[in-house]
Amino acid sequence: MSQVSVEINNQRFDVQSDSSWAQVIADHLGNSLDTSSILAVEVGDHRYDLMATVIPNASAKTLTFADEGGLDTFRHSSAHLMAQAVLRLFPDAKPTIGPVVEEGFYYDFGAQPFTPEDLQRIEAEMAKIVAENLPIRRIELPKEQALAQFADNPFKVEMIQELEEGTISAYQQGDFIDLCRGPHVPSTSFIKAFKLTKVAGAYWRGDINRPQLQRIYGISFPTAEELDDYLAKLQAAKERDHRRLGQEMDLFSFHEEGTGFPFWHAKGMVLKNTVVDYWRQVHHKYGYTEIQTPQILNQVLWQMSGHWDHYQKNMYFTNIDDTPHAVKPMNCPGGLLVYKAKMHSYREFPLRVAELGLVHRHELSGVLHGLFRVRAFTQDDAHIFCTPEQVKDEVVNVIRQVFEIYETFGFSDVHVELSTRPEKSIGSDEIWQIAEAGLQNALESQDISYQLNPGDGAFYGPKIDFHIRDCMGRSWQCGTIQVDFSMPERFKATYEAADGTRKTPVMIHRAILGSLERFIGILIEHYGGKFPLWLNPNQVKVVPVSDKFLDWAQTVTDALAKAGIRADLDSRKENLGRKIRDAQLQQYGYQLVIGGREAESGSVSVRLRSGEDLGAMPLDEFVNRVVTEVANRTL
RNA sequence: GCUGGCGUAGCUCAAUCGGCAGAGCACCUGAUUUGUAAUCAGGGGGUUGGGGGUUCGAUUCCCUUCGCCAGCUCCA
Repeated sequence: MSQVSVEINNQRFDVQSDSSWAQVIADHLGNSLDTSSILAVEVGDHRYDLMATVIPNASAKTLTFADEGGLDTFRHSSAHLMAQAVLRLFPDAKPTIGPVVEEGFYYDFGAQPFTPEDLQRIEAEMAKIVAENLPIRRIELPKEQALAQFADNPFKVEMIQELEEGTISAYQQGDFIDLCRGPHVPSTSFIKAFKLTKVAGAYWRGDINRPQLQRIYGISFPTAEELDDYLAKLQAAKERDHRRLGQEMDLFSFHEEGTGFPFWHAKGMVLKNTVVDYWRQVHHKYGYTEIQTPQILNQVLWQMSGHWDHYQKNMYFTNIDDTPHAVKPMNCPGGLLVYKAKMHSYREFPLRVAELGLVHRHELSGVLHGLFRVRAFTQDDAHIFCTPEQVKDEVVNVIRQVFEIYETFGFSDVHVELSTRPEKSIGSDEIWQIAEAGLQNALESQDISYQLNPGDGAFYGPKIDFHIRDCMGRSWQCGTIQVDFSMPERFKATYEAADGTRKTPVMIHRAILGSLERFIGILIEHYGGKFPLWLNPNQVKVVPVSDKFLDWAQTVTDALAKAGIRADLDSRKENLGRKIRDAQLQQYGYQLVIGGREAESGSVSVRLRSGEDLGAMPLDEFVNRVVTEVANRTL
């Protein structure tokens, strides 16, 4: 047997040419590395099974669960494990594909419905297969033979037929064989901890016209601890669910009578109005005016804007005096009518016009989701009319504003994407060039790192998108800046240039929060209902020890209200512990205990939401404290 | 929209095989006058999402409709 030279993790070894990677690792790296955590190896951008024979002169890197390649291998082997269990219990199920996804893995099966109860049986069978410690072997066979092997599975046959001629690989563990590119872990015993999380319908190849399959989702980890951590995280996210907190905190509700339309309750309106008050203040500072355009407008307008052709299926229609009208799904056409209400000069530019526009969009019933996906929402929209040369400075202005606003709400991790001209687009090369350069220069002048998405822009212009990351690490696209050459043209919007000619302005559409409703949903989950004081609908609860002290408690409440603080008096005939508990559950930022000592000295005893007791302080001092905290928007 | 699951008091959830629909919280009344996360006692509250069917009898079984939940880009 000849010797070959291979390199693993930058160490070179001379080994038998028929050695497997696993052997080499065990023989040579066993002392220096936890070999049991190695799942596969990577050579260049190809991954190989540990059991595969070494490639002479190759430079390999070992992969563990911490590497993307290792994680993929592990989760994909988990999908195979699940498919084997499914076939043992449901021999008629037809496995199709079983890829790794961000949240674990799934496997789609044809011709077999599953109930949630089946998942437990499948999990139990998976545990058995793990205990059986079945070796996972790669098999290579000619296409003809592969077709014969999978002849009873039309999905696999279709996939094999689409593959190029030559050898086709499959993996076998015990009685189960699956078509697969690999790699896989060496044995079923590697999959130590797993959980099947949900069943769902999915179409073969994502195509609504093709057969419906049953999908089972699962997640897996090398250790039980990691699985437990993951499940605990899921549970924590569930407890922060804005739909649940919205009900518990009496912020908003949904009703059958208006599917997808949020009803804002008094406490929710406080939240919403607080956001809007702040938003107006910042917009004033950044040189915006504010307008409001109607909810329902003549259909002709929507034909002119192009929405009739491109957005009709998402719009609501109605008649007024036998004339067709539409409920606005966007604010821009209305905004353009306002622009066109008078003559404009280049001297007015840039013209920054904001609108908190309530828009209605028909979303598919299946995608509605609390405040995150609704059919009516308030956009914090604005349209900036300017010359192509002004685009860059305007974008800089918006970018600064975006970061300032996110920062105030406690979002400091912002991800930016720039999308450029798609293949199908309108507008001259020259104007695209100016606009794209404007956006890019704006970002670079502010030292903002961004991801470039070539060809992902809108057909009418390039755009910048802003994503914020919440405390659970989830990313939300909120802000957007879109340069538009099309709409002003369609509406024949003009301005008088310095040379006396009529020109078409560039229109920049932008939103920062995106949808107010969705943004508030994000805030609720980000803070888990524990809002910073300035946002909190429940700022101060005044809690008398008994109703003997109601007089001073009322005086305290009034003084706070006069200072603009949201203070509520708990005048119930309950004991103190009960009143504290209720205030706590309602997430009041401060609870003021009022008893004989306080009444006598004109003070308040201050308890924080955290449970911390600040002791007694004079009423004036407390009022100052909370007024300052609110004014500073302390997080 | 499609697939699957779910729908019982304001909320969270029980109700055996088809046999008188229940609990806790909340609410109301009374007692308790309370010092930092649940005082005690009593009371009211339901067309079991809506409509239809099977049955002597339906929360339970069937059909239909509405709503809610999850998934529906991830390519062997």
